[in-house]
Amino acid sequence: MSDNKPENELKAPTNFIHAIIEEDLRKVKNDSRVHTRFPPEPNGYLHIGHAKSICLNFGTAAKYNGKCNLRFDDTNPVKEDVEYVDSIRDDVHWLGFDWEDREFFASDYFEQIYEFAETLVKKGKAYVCDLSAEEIAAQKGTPTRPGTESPYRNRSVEENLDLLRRMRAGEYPEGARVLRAKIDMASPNMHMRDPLMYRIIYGHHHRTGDKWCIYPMYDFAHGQCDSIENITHSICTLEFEVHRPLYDWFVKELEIFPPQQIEFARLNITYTVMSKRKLLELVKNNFVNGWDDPRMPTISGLRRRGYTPESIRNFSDIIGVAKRDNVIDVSLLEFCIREDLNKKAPRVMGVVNPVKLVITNYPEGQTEEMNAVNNPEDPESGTRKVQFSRELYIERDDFMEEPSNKFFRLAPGKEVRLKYAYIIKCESIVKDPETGEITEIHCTHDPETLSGREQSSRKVKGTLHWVSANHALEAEIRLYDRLFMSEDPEDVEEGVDYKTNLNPDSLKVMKGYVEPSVSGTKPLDKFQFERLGYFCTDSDSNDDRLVFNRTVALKDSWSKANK
RNA sequence: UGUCCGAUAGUGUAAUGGUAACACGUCUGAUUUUGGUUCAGAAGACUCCAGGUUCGAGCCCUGGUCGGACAACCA
Repeated sequence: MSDNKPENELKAPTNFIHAIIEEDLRKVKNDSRVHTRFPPEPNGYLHIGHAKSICLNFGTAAKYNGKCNLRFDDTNPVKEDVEYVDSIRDDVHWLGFDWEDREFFASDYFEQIYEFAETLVKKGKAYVCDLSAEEIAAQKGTPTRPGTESPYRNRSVEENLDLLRRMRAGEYPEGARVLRAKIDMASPNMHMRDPLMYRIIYGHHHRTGDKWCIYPMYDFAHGQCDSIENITHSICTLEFEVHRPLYDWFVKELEIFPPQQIEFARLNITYTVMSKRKLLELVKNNFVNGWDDPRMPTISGLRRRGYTPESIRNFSDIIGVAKRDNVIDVSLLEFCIREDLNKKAPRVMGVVNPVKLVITNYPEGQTEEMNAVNNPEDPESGTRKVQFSRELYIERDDFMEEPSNKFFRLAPGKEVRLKYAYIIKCESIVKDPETGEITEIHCTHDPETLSGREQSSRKVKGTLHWVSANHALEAEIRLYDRLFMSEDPEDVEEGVDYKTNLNPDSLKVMKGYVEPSVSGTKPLDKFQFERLGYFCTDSDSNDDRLVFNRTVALKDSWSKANK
């Protein structure tokens, strides 16, 4: 590397967008300024696909010493709400990005956008059309057949201007008239066939109230908003690619600053849906418990589930950015959170599906405090004490009455290590005479094998986690599985709804126990329950009632081998 | 029977005319008081097809094939 080049040129582009930007920088386009924006519509909660866009836009700005704005695209009062504005702000901040004082709303520019409309009318490039929505649709043609021109297309500039002003003044009912760009009804690009610029809506806007009764269409607002904010690179998803000629047309006719739009492929993940419409439907019809249900791919859902901002940023980074359609395996997301939490999450013992274990040769009423390592991956994290006594709970899955020879855990006559405690041997089991269910497992321990003593180095095949029955804290533990059973939930036969792919077992609520050291835990605290997975204290949790979400299970080569 | 866009291991993403690489996943083995982690290794791609340009093509050109987007007074 030579050091006489600007810093920007030293970094290898990591994706095609950065390659374009670096080429622009080389040409000193826009005075080598890089300014991006994240432009959500406040009509729903942000999801992991938005996170990809947020990371791309803010990340790109940071990489090239530029800026990134947060702008709410609020041009449709009937769908938008402050609840969504607030959640979007929270989510972007939580992900770790800061837009400083650059928080904007498309509605901030309504007056300016209206001026743009008058400008086009005066240039003879826009006209008021009295056709109904149905008539306009009918005259639009099809992708392979040209449309026909509106009978109102050639109104005079004076008449158009008068009509437009009276539209704004509220003289006409909703749907009576629209403002259209006068472009080309025969264009092979449907978006160029005299697209709508303004429509009449008497809805109450979450910011401008009842000031306006005409609202710009997205296509007539978005490009100009970018221009007003001097956005150099307008990064958006592929479906807007065919809109680009229209945005460029408006910018050219208006003679305003031209942002460069670059489109990338939106994120898809296996076993989930990613459209706001479908996510809204799942929420509204109570298929999930709200936007932040830990099964949702929303940012708020992932947060509640126990994902960290770092893990999501890293995920966004390694999935890359390209133009081809893609479906990311959900196991990659899971890899990212495991990798992050492995380093950070304190280890703790918790039993999710408990069965009682009695150490028959251990003195009744005796308690010992065992030394436990908080995180073997983090030497700084220290140790803690865990109470041990005669009656314990262990995981039901850790015992098998008739084990295969690959089963390293507890079985009649077999020895196993209790982590941080003793090596025990199973002597007998007690069953419920009615159901045949195992109610107690009776073992003996070898006092010489206490963890740390010489005898404890004896080799045994398995090590189990446990909690002391008299000391452990009761907890509700929520086990999540994928929301959909099918890798592509939307891949259904004609007439079949994607919701038939919903996984009926996506949530299992367990009554379990955790070691006492977790008392006082607060929502969003993260733990690794040894041998089980990563867990996060839920927002329903409090000092009287502990509730944990399983973020993700540990990799489990035992259960995999059993399939 | 239109316009635009795309096509590289199972899944993603690199390779910017010069030996197809990386991550996840999969499979071995070692270590391990987490069947986790870590470490070592393996398998897996005639780069959609056919032509062309070139000493040389995943990359450039032409034609096909397949996939996606576009016909809301949504964004």
